[in-house]
Amino acid sequence: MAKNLTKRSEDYSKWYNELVINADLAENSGVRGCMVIKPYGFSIWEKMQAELDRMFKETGHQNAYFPLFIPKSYFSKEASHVDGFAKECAVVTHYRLKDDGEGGVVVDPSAKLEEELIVRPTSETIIWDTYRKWIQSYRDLPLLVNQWANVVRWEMRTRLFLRTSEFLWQEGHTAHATKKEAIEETEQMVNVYADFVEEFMAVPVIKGFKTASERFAGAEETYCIEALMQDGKALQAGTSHFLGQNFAKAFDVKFTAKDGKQDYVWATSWGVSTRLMGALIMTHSDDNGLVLPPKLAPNQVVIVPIYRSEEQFDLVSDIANQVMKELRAEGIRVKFDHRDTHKPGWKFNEYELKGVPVRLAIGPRDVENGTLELARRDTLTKEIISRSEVIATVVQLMDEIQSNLYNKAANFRTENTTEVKSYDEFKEVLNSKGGFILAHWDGTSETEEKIKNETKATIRCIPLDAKEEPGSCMITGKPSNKKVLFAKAY
RNA sequence: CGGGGUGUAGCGUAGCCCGGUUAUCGCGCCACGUUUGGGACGUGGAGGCCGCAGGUUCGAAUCCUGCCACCCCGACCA
Repeated sequence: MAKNLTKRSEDYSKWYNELVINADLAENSGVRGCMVIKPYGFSIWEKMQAELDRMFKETGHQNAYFPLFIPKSYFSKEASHVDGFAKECAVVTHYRLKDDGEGGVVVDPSAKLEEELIVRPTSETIIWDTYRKWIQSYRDLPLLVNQWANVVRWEMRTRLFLRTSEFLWQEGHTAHATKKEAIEETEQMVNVYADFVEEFMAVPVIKGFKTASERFAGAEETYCIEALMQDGKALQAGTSHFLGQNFAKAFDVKFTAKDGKQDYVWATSWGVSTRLMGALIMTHSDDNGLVLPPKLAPNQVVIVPIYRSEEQFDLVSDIANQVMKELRAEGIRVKFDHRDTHKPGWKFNEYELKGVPVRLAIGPRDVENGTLELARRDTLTKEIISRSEVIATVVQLMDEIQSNLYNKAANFRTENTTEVKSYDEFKEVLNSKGGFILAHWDGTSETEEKIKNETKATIRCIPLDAKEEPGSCMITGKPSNKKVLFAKAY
């Protein structure tokens, strides 16, 4: 267990890495940029999964599962999709190993596959190949399917949670009879993502469209949610794509409409990944460790007993057990850490590192006075409260901490969002404080490219709620009717 | 994939340039005792194919070659 976390302000990457490892969330596996998600980290991911899954089902979706392996030929069917993913695919070429005669194994050259299999980087191709068989009539539509899966993208550079070679995610793939309905679905899902991230993760996001160059490979429109991390860099937290009829045409998925005419179906796909864990960590955590919003914390409250003798422990435990029982009756996740192998001070630090929202300590003094010590993780404040008030206080604190975290993050984003008029001002802001920058852009990829090359900032999105205002592009001076959102991004 | 760096006990490290006793130190771990309201202290103890594979040498953690993994910067990206 680390005693000293690198300070957030000193080296953000190092702080992040140490935090992920020391808070027991995940670690490097030593295998090609893949991580091991540890039980504590996974329990947070499971909570996120459960809420998302509920929201998907409430919006009419069903879960299914498609193969991990995709025949190489599937990829050649949608040209832009290939271009987008070909460079980063893991490819299975053989199906057997054999003894090398020296105690090791080698790939058996005689076991070469006729057609190579691609480990899915995303499942559009295999799913659309399947949908061709499932869809004949308008009565088969809409088809609203989600899958929870792992995918592999052979990224050159990896980072725990933010960009691992293998990651866990969900991918929704839907088919619709009309363009309008597909677009509505795309918008609905970006809203579901935004609601989840804001309500449960307490991370404020900006909804918007991607520019053509940032669009998903094969999509006609990509909607996204963008969050701002504490180091002033943006993180794409989720995407929802309107795929038009591109995949339907590539995989020949047609349906017969009411009027007897045949047409290609309209498609969407949408996904969020374990990257959300990175967003959660980088949005709220501090120099003492992880800070978890109550709605996602595996333990919302931890009770730490303080005692010298066994008699004292018994007295303290009685109260702790009662409090735990009463809190659980209120639906609160409580842990009573009665281990005698660690001292109270050690436990205090441990639970701060792990981000438990509320800590209650009970010692002999409290037994005598009818009190408990309550500490909040978000504000790092402590107070003595009476036994009779503890349940109501904690129940109310769950909401208060949840909204406090959101408000803190929202204020940070407001303070770190700057509107600029000129390119000089843009560069100045980018270098001095970073964050989100709103500026007019002429809408061309050339200008976008130029800005990216010169400053490393990219257009994160064209915000959905951008207000119409006449202006001129900060680079070319050409007319622009709304400001777009720039930032350096992960 | 290009540039730079690192790999020594569970973790963090010294030693490497300039080869030569039993590989250094701190944390952690185990035992016993004293402790317990913010990461306790003392005494004793265990734990190493020095990333892996070759090579040079009487002798390699140290020099050479190859490979693997990780970190940073680029390019790529959820």
